[in-house]
Amino acid sequence: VHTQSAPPVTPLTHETAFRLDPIPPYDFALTVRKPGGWDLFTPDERFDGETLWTALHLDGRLVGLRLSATGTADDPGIEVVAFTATEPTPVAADRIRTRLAEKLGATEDLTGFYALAREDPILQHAVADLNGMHSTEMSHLFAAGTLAICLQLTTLDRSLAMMDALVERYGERASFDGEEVGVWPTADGLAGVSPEELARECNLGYRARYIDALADRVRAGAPTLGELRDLPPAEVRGELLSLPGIGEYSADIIAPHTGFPIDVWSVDVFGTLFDGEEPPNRRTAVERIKREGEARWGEWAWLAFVYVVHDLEALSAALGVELRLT
DNA sequence: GCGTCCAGGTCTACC
DNA sequence: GGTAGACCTGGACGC
Repeated sequence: VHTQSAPPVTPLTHETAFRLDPIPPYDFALTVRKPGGWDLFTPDERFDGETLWTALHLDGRLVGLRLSATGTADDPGIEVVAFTATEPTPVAADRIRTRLAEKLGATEDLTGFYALAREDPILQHAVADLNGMHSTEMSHLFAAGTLAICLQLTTLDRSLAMMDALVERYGERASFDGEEVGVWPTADGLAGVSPEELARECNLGYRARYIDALADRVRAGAPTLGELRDLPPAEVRGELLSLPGIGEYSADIIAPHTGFPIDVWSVDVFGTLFDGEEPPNRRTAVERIKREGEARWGEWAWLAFVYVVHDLEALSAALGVELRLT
């Protein structure tokens, strides 16, 4: 059976340098390399403690990035060098800068969240531990969707293996600044790949059919993450739930900053925080805990989720409970 | 050694 | 509009 050969390597030789000025407080390392181990744009990116080399498709264009912080959390700056195959027009360069600022959480004002958090018996610890951490946004809708689908109904180890395989087998490779970074596959990049091949090459199981259908749908036209960001939350939800393989949980993961993605794992953590003990029945507790979190934290529920899951160890010590990641 | 259960859900087919 | 049952895969468990 024929399978796709290794992904092409694309040299990105044109450099565009600029500086972003995030809304303080902004901690670059905490934001791009979260304590819980989430990747920013791809599992293949490299962070040396100060500088992050990563790559993604922005508005369909492959962009390599060298990102590093200047200043402090209270007076922050991000030095960016964007590497592209050809010289971007001034308009395109401006769009890269704008979209990147959004994705890095540099335009996110934490003031309201911190005001709420300082009065909250749980969050007050997390915001003290993680001052200046911002939420970030994935490369594009198809990347967020495939990530969510890979997380469904399996162990975290296998989820990570599926995502690694998708990037390795079907993601374009960006060559720039002496680095080579495999990026998250695009819907176009999966054109002509059968669901059977996807399942076999990436050990996706039944999820291959979802990802194949999602790719079809995105190629046929679906809103971008940037467009979703400008819609009311109820409409965002409707758009996402109409996508193949995307249900309540996945929509909460994808939705830009509006969801509270409780699942059978995180329900233990938040059940313990709200009730003092893990729920006796995880599956039936998911809906209840989700509503409780949304009622408690409202429009800030997503940030509350991010702060809690990246501060489990310190929160456990501060609150005298055991919050686990297994 | 083998069967069974279930893991960071969603869809379909039935009431 | 609500609720079983199926779904790839494989490690953990009970016998």
